[in-house]
Amino acid sequence: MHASSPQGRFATGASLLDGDRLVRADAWGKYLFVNFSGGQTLHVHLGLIGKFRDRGPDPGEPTGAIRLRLRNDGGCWDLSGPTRCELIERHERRTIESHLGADPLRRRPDVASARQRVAGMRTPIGAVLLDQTVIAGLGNIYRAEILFLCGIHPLRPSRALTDDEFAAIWDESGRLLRIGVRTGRIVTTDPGEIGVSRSAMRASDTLYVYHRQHCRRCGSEIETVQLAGRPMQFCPVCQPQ
DNA sequence: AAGAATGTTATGTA
DNA sequence: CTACATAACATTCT
Repeated sequence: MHASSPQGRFATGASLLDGDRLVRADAWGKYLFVNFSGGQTLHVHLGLIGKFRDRGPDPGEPTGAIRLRLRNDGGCWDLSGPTRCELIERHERRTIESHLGADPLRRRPDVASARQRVAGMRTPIGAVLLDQTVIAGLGNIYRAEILFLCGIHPLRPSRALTDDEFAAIWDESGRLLRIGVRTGRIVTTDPGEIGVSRSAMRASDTLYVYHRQHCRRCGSEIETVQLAGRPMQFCPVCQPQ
């Protein structure tokens, strides 16, 4: 796999050659790092609208606003709309990673420090779950679904959570993210409860509360609060104050 | 066919 | 600490 930058989005003062081969790619939360044989590290963050598209083995010229193309004999991926797409130095990567909290999908996440941070915050837990410096990797959909599954009201002050409640949040985070990686979409509902296999699920069956009018479990009217600047849905019956 | 919505975050201000 | 306000991105769906 090698990379090219059709519209010159890479940081100045560094270059990625067509011949450089991808050595290793790994992610921490929503940040992707890709090492190339020339020693450079590519850093990509998709932001709200960024997307990698699979263009197959015979992609032709890039169409639209493509910022990066990753290509080898077997296939091709085009990137559009990222908030970050740049070559960085080792120390820059360390700086980014030093601002990131425990990632449930990484090998040795620092759960203890995440627990400690949460224990010291008066901020509502619904807002804290979006804070990437505490737990890295959750977004607006996951935070709503995780608190639903744990039966926790989003406005609970973080420091009021018990150890068991924090453990439940952490466990659900890992479980749901792994399902997401495996299936390529966010599915938080239990196939048994819904009565549909995970693969046969329709879009309206995949979530309990996010962007819903009624709770997928009990049918109650869903409520919305603004937390960390973004709307968050919850079920007032399944998540009592 | 214009306009909204979208799986987000770094940075600056009070 | 905490709490907002803001800008930037590109495609898809109404």
